[in-house]
Amino acid sequence: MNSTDIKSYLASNLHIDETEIASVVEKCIIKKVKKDQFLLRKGEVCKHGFFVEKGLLRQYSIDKKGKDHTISFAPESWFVTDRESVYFNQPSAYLIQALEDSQVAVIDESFVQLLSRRFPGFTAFNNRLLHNHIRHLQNRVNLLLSATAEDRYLHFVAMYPDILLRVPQTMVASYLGITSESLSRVRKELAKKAS
Amino acid sequence: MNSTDIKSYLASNLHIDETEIASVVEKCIIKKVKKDQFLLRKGEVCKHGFFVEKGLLRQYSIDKKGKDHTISFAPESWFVTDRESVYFNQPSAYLIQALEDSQVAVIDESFVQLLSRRFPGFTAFNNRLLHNHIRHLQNRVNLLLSATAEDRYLHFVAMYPDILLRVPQTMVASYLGITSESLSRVRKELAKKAS
DNA sequence: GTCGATTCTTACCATACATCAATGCACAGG
DNA sequence: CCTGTGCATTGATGTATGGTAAGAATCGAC
Repeated sequence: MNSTDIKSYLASNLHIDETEIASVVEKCIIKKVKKDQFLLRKGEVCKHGFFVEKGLLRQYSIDKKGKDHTISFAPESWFVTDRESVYFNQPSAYLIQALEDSQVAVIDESFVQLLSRRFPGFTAFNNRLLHNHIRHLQNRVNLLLSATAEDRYLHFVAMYPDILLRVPQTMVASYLGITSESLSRVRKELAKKAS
Repeated sequence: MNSTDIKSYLASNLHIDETEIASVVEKCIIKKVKKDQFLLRKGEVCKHGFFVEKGLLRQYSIDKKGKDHTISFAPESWFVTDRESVYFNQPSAYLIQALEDSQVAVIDESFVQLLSRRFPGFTAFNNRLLHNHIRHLQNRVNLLLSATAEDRYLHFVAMYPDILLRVPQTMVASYLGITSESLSRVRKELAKKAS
């Protein structure tokens, strides 16, 4: 299993040495979760962000009919949270669940404050995370508006070849906005074309 | 026509008096655009944000088949830009065009810097804008994944009753991810139910 | 007001994707 | 080795939405 610890992640992104940050990172709670365990449930106010050191998380919603819709996958070195819930202090519409046994760094407001005070570059880095998030979401909206299921699948494969291999296809389908059966047929068509 | 000038907008959001900000806002270029005129074209690197003082803008993409897809509408007191292009210095995939004769405040990097230096609250306010943007986009992704055309339309009507009255239905349809014809049918169904 | 140009609606048919139900297939536990 | 469980596939059919083309309504220019 891959592994990225938050210390090396922050050191590399803040352009500082790991030794400089060691004492700060000690304040950060590391949590281990088993497969299927929840880190956030619908209706709770989300108070944390989760940086994935090992494993894989999924963020999703459940609609009136009980169908689930994947908002994002978070493998090693990814960060996941419900920013709407955290920032606006609202009950979350989403769930965050482990798809594999995982290990995450739990980031709360006080830890962010600490980082901001100690490392001047952190604010800019945090800003970059927000912009990346916006870029990603806007691109996804645009694809959902303009591309077919097949196009969206090809895009997913190109962007996240690693995730594709680690999650059940039914969840890839729910990320793409189609059913598992439809994805199966899309794949069949693509296989036919390729040969 | 409504009107919101950037001075009163900033004063109110930074919780300061308009007189305090007058000299700073003078540095900001006010631009008038005629209906159909472009503020950003596909392929250009976006260097500005636009705060709408009067009128209405639309941000959209055009796919391979030449169909357009509305990313956002921006009426008075809204801010629109391509953050991906500005922040990552990339050619934009989008166009920004005036749907009505409009007047906008052109925000560039230097103006943002100036505001940050002069008004300590500005950074937090800017952060709030980013979080609002994320909230809005994520909600839209979730709706596109989980809701029918009818549900999305009802949501749009509830959220933006004012915009609904100012833009051609074909553009509302392209915001919802359906054709103008389908929206017409959806509306017909809703009218039938209501009676 | 008349005319022309958009925009909206409607009817018909086509297509993409969903739904339902059955089967296949791999893997874990007894 | 058998069997249960979860996931992927397949086929038949249903439904939502798209495409096209024509007519109706709206609106601005004169």
